[in-house]
Amino acid sequence: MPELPEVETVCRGLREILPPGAQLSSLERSSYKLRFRFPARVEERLKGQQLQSIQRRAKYILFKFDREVLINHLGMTGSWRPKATGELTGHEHVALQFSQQLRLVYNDPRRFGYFDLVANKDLATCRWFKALGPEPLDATQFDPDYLKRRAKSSGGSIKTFLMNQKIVVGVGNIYASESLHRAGVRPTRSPRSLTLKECERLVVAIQDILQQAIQAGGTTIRDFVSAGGDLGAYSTSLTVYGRPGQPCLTCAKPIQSYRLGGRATFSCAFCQH
DNA sequence: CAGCGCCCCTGCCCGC
DNA sequence: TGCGGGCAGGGGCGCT
Repeated sequence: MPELPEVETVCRGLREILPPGAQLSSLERSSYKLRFRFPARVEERLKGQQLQSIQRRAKYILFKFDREVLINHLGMTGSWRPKATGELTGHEHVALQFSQQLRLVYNDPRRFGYFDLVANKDLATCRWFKALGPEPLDATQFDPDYLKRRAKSSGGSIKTFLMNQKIVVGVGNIYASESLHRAGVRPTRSPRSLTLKECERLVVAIQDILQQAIQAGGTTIRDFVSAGGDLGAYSTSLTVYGRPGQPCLTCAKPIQSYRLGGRATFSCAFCQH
């Protein structure tokens, strides 16, 4: 489900629901294991702490409390919705209770999502964060020179390269295909072969597309919902993803689909070189 | 050791 | 209408 625009959309929705300074009164969870073991003694450690902020880093949601950060990755099908009362049912796995009426429930049918809890000071060096690449929307860190430098020494395909969170964070399977199409670069190209000009076009394409997708509240293919219950409207702006055989919106030739690194990939043989 | 499959899950859609 | 196979927005891990 969630790439950078979807996680950003969830964070914005959560901020609208949770007032600053909300105090965690209890944490409830299902007996199911998510992708990884749930961190030990979470409720005991977090109970009574005030929520300072909700932030996004890469595809992670960060619930920053007084002393510790609750880290949540949505996997493929994770979502957060307010649900004031009632038992956890179905695929609901975690509930954060703040006040009588303020309770957020984490739902995740495939259970690829996960949680961790780290001390504030250890966030940058924790196992999830230490190797992450730059944020694509941070122009001071993610620019054509950076991309060219990293691409120069990388094998594989440019699409897999863009989806590698050590190179740049937040780009997943949908936006990788979309960005490569916008930039006119074939997904199968070796990163080594990219010119600086192509890196420039890729950086611009990635930044434009992610920004537009955030504006649209993300992309919903099947599951994605924001914390407010809205579907992502960027689905209607997709140019290649999920459009095999349909005409390219630039040249009208049929969009090709194939697998690259085990993932569905979409491109135009005429527009992308 | 970079890079590639496999696999963790459930649900849905498609073809037979 | 029922059912098996394939596939899904992520990414850690084990193997080569």
